[in-house]
Parts: sequence; C-alpha cells; structure tokens
Amino acid sequence: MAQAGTVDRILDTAEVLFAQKGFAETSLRAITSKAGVNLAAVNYHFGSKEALIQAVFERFLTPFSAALGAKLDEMEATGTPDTPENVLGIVFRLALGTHPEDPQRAAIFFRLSGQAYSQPQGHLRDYLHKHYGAVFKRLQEHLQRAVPSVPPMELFWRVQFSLGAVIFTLSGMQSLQAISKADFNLDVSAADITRRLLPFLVGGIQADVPE
Amino acid sequence: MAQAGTVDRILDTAEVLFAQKGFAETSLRAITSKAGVNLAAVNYHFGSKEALIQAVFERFLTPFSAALGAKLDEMEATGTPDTPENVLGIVFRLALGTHPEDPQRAAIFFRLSGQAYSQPQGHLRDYLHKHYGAVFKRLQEHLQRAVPSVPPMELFWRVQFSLGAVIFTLSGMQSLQAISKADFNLDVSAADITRRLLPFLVGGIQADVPE
DNA sequence: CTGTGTTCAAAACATACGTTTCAAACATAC
DNA sequence: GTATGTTTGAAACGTATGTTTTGAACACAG
Repeated sequence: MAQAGTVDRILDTAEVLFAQKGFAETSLRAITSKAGVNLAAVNYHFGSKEALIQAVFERFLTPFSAALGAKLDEMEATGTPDTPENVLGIVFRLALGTHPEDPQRAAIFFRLSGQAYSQPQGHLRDYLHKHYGAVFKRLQEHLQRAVPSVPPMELFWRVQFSLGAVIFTLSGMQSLQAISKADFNLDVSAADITRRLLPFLVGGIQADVPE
Repeated sequence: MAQAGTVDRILDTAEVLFAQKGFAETSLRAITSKAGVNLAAVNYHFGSKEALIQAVFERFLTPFSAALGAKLDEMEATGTPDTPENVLGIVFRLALGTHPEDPQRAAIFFRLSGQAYSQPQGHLRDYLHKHYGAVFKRLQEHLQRAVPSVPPMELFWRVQFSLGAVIFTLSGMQSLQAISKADFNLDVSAADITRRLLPFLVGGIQADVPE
C-alpha cells in the first residue's frame, strides 16, 4: 500500500473506513484525504460513491468466491465426505485465510459483509446475491447432502441463521471483545471465535426438525 | 396514533422510518413531514437527533425488559425447569407479543435492534448494554443452568451467536422473504421464522464443546 | 383580563456532502 | 519536440442535513 496507484490507494482506504464506520458515515473527503489523493479522483476513477462501494466488494468477493469454488471442486474430486464440519470448515478457513499476511483483513471482511447485509434498502444484498449466488447455492447443496434429513426449506433458513451468527458476531467483534474482557478477563481473536462458532453452527444445522 | 401528541407522533414515525431505512438515512425532515409536525419540534422536545434515537429505543426496550424480568420471576416462582427451550421460548413469545394489536411491530422491533447492533461505532450497543444488561445477564444465568456442561465463556459466545442469528435474520426479513419466495415459492411470517429458529438455537447452544 | 410559561410554526443558518468543472501536469506515441 | 489522451489539483456548485432563532398561538393561574 506504500506507493500503489491512486485507484488502489482509494480502495485500500475505503475498505478500512467503510468497515470501521459504515458506508453513509464515511465521506469521500475522509477517504481521499486519508489516502492522500484528490477528492475528485473517486468520481473520476469510479464514477460515484455507490460504484466505489461495489468496487470494494468486488475486489473482496471475487477472489473469495473463486477460492470457495475451487475448494468445492477439490472436495468433489477427492471424494471428501459432505459433513457439516467439512463444509463449514472450508468457508471459515477461507474467510480467515484469504489474506494471511494481514490478519486484520479477515475482520474487515466480516465487518464489510455485515454492513452490506444490514444495509437498509438492501440493494447491496441483492447485488451480492446476484453476483455470488451461484457459489452460495453450491455450498448449500453440499450442506444438504450433509444433513439429508433436514428439509431444503428448513436448511435454507438455517443457513441464513448461520450467516447471521457469523457476520453479526464477527462484525461486532470490537465491542464484544470489550464485554468479554470485562466479564471474563479474557482476550479473544477472530480465530478463537470461529473455533467456537463451528460446533454451534453444526449443532444448529443438524438439529431435529420438530414434527 | 390518530391524534396523539406531538412527542408520540414523532416517536411513532421515527420508529418506523428508522427501522425501514436506518438512522443516518432517515432525516428529521422526513420524520417530521410524515408525522405532520414542525421540523423544529424534534430539537425542541428531544434536544437532538441522537437523543431522539435513544428515546425510540427506550420506549421499546423498557417495557420489553420489564416484561422479561417479570417472566423470569414467574419462572422462578413456579419452579419451571431451566431448559433452553423454556428460556428462549420466553424471549421469542415476548418479542412477538409485546404489541399483539400490531403484528408488524415485532418486525420493527427486530429491525431496530439490528440497526442498533450493526451501528458502526457501537455507542448505541454500549447504551443498550448499560441500560438493559442486568436483565440480559439474568437471562444468561438461566441458560447457564439449562446447559451446565457448557462453560460460561463458551455460553457467552453462544448467546452472542444466537443474538446474531435472530436479529440478523429478522432484520433482513424483507429481502430473505423475497429470496425464499423465489426459490421455494413460499411465504413466511416472522412467527414462522422464529418457530424455525428455536430448534436451531437450542441445537447450537447445547452442542458438545470440543476437547 | 393579564401575565407567564409552554408549545408550535416559518424561516434562516451553518455546515457537510457528492459531484462537476477546468486548467495544469503527466505520460506516451508519433 | 510536439501532439494527444490520461490523470491529477484546486476550487466551486448545488443540495440536503441538523440546528437555531424569532415570534405567534395557546393554556392556564393570579
């Protein structure tokens, strides 16, 4: 990030600020001044603030969903059994490991996802669903094979619940870490939390369906 | 809401708009014009927009946490066993039933909570934790008695995961309903979702803790 | 009535925002 | 070296926001 081009400096900075303070609360002036570029550069290179936001997500999600697709390919090729642990484990290791050189990057990833999902009118959510829905659906099919006794409709919602648990928790990690520290005098990392998440989600996903 | 006072008309309208579009995206002018009151009324009665937001939450959460406390009292008095189903069931029935005359109110409740939690800098989250942390802690103690084999620290995080699943899902219900309708051609209500949520959360909360 | 404190209404204020403009600087090809 | 297309810089534009001001309308006690 030291001497990257204007476009990348904008993306790097916007990514951090968006994750930190949200989309509406982050002004282009805040981004450009912190990035050391001119204010007009955003509209010149991206067209609008909205387009900047989408560009930030694209840079994040395109490699992620590609890697996820590759991992699913590998799983099918090697005949790895479709267990909830295996399927969810792939996602977590990927989310935590997309940028191993920068551990904070994972937190930014989740916070950004949370921002996108909780975005009120939800056009970003629709955008994500449209561009990355295919990989997501594939993931869900593997999960379905892992828990065949759970009806598809039920599984759909359980995946949503899981998404909520993951994104919500990771996206609010800062405050939660402070509370956890106050109540238990313990520090936790994103990796810690995901390690705790896995059994919780597996338990929820394969729970018995009432009558 | 027909001919209530200015203060209540502002609160009623702000509540709906905040839930619909978020805090930053809802202007005082939008609130006051829809409420049919003068723009200056907000600053006159509440002091600032920030104070308005807190007032909206207070009107919501004070009765809710009081009712929750009462239900927990009742549970202790009648000796109802501390099972995950019982404890979580209380919360859900309460959240869905605080205003039986207005079923949409429950959705607003969850959407507002989601907005508060995903609020970037999290001062609202801190505010909530400060004002309603006591009832929350009591709830957690009951849960702890329900699953004594889960260490407190682990349970703390599982409650956070559950919160995430609930708030995140309910707060994004609109979009999710559309997806669910497209993929399964089925309508779902908030009550439907919570019915599906309960076994998921119970399964997650009482899952085995790895080594 | 009269006076006093409260509430409302209309307008103005100050500020911050996204966006646009336009000229200068730069790079690259001819 | 000049010309051309691209990128940057500084400033301005138009708009929307939260807030403040000022005075009128009102309620009600003395």
